[in-house]
Amino acid sequence: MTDPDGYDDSFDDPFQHVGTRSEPAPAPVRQQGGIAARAMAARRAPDYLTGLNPEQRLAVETTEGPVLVLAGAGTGKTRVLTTRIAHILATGLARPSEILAVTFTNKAAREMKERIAGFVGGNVEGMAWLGTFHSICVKILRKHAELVGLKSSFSILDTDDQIRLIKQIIQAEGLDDKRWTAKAFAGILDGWKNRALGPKDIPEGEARAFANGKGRKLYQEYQERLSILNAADFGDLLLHVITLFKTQPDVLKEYQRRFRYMLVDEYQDTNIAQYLWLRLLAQGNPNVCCVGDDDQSIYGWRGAEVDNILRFEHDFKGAVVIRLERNYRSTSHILAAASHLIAFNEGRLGKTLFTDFEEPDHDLVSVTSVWDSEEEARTIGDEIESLQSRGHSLNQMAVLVRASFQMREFEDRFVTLGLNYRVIGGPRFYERMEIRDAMAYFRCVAQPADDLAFERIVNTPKRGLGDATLKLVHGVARAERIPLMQAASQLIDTEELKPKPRNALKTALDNFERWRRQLDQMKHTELAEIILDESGYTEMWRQDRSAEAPGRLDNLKELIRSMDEFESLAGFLEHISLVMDRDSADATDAVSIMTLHSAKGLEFDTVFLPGWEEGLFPHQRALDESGRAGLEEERRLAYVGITRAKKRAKLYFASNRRIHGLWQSTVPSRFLDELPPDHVEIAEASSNYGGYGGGGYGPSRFDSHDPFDKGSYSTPGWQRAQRARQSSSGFSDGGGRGYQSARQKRQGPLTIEGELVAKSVSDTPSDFSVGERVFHIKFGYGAIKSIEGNKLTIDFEKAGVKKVIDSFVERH
DNA sequence: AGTTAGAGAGTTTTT
DNA sequence: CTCTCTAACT
Repeated sequence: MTDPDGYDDSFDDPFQHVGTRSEPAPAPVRQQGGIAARAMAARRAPDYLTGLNPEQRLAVETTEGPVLVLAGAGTGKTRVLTTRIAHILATGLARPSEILAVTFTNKAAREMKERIAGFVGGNVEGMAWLGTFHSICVKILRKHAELVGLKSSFSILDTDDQIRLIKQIIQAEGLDDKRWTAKAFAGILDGWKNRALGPKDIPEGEARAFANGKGRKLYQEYQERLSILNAADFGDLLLHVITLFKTQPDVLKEYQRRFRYMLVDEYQDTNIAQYLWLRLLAQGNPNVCCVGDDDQSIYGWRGAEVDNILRFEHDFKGAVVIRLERNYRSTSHILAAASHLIAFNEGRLGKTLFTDFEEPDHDLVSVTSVWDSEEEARTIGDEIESLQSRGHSLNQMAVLVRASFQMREFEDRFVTLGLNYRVIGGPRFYERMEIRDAMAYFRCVAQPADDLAFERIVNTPKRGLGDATLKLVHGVARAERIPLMQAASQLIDTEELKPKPRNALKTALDNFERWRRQLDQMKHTELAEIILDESGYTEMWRQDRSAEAPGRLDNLKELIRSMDEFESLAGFLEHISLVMDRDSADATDAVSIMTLHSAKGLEFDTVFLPGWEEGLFPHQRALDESGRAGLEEERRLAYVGITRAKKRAKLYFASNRRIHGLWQSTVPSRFLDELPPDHVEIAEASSNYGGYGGGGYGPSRFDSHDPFDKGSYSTPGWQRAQRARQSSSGFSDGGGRGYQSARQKRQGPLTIEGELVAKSVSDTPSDFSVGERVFHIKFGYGAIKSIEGNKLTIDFEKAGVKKVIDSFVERH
């Protein structure tokens, strides 16, 4: 390997190889092809087929009949999918509009579109049926809405709307909404809809379990409310289409005829409803190609049914199963570690990943023992800086955690070090409060009957319209069976309201009237700005002194910018309810911090995997609630984590971790014992602050490891770990330095601590001056109290007194 | 109607 | 511990 990082030539020639392999791709891929493959290649192979390995090529060329492509991590899954579509188009088997290609996320759909565009040019526009399950369902439903009791203009509830609606229903039933929370019911509802169960279909036991047997009633009420609101939630989008297909055979036939070829990405993530949906379509036409990896099924908890992929051959008669096992991403050590680990799972279809990517100087997978989560963050921070100083790009490094609370410590540490990082995941753009508020304003203008939107912003910003007023409006609306806004306008003509709320309500309604009139007089982006300004919404955030406020204002600007790509406000609203992940094309070099779940599908040269402790990973709750299945899903998560690494996978476990505020000593994860000793090294924590030198976990921990022993609690390794655990907690009771120092540092983990950051502190005097008002991305607004070099002591309005590096604040 | 103290919960996430 | 939500205050 000559180039350590970031070399990605896949953009120059997407046909040459799969994924973003870091080395200049040598010929071996092609040379290794069998005789048959070479014979096939000899026969005037079109450009797009060259460079595929024999299995990939088989998956592309087996166009007729059901095909299951078992694509292991890094084996070129997306490439096969897109090439297959290109192949179908190029050979004239179908026109773009006759191919159904389904993904789970908008991101995946977008990427697929882009890659197909590379093959067939501008023709992607014709791929009308490439999209997420949900967007395709919306498309079908808009056409046939009346057949399932909706109007074509139905609106789509997001999770937030859904919860608020459920809450109203629970209250209307006279139930205690604390004992029976809307959130809990939303979860149960989701489970039912994932299994394609309508109010009548839910098992009696489950119906009884919620709210003293009112589960079914609530479900019915909820669906009734939705139909009055002419709305559908995400689950309904699929369920309505299934109902449509089942009750209208001619409509089903129409789609069966239309879709000559069907492709499903990430098949291991499909739930029962999605499976039924696909089955209905496939009844008329066997050309279904599902691509997935049972070993990467990590969404069982939200309804994904691994069984769908395990049963594929049974469900689709005459199915051909093709395994993609040649990995183009990781070193042989990383693959060996991941493969050995995942082999502990039962009930897999089974694949053996292999690679030619083998060099003597490749790093082993490392396992590092640290004292506590603080040392963990410090060690990883140091290793990142060390790699960076050797010329590695931060973009090629990621910290993958099991649970999001782990992120904080890394953020804190990286802020202290002045290390650029970005957190992936977290609240998505369209889920942010300010975006939802703004959208609610737009919805009120475009859809005057949108009660949920009106409720959301009627008193945001505060305009003196509280519960009392709203109750009156609700009463009128219910009595007259009219939308809230209409009810409100009737109310202000009466004496029911006191002058203050009456005027406030009148002003608000007049505003909406005016904006509605302006709707076709000006550009929708311009109007959007006017709405946010005149409603006082932007002003509200300008007045807000919290650290998030400026970001929220930026987001609002970003929202309006993104509206520009749409024809009209209505067009924008339609799109937005399903797609609202902005592509954060951030050019800066930064380490990524994210959960293992959100790392699926990504790859990095170096991957840091902290927190491999029993109870955290595998997570206790997964074990408690789902038993063996839960453990296996956790193991798949571990597999996903390791296989994200191209060159270096570094695992960590802490002996002590603070959970819910109190310190607990922990036991190394059983997954560590399931790694193959030959490919793993026991590393020392780079910093020795903790007073715990990593002793006790010599390489011997992996001796006489038995891969066929399923109960790893009985392995010698695990028992040694147990003993080590005991001795280390004794150590901490004896006043271990690490424990103490961890405690002290807790008080100001975000501040600069002398020597720890010495290397990132320069002698250049700061150009800030005492007393100046500044803004910090994490702490918000504050005033400078004192300055030493480039270290500033700042009294933050919200966060208190902190020491920070000057480059992390800006004047305000 | 707006502010504040106390309770309660605290994996994982997309549409 | 730390965040969020609700109920009771002012």
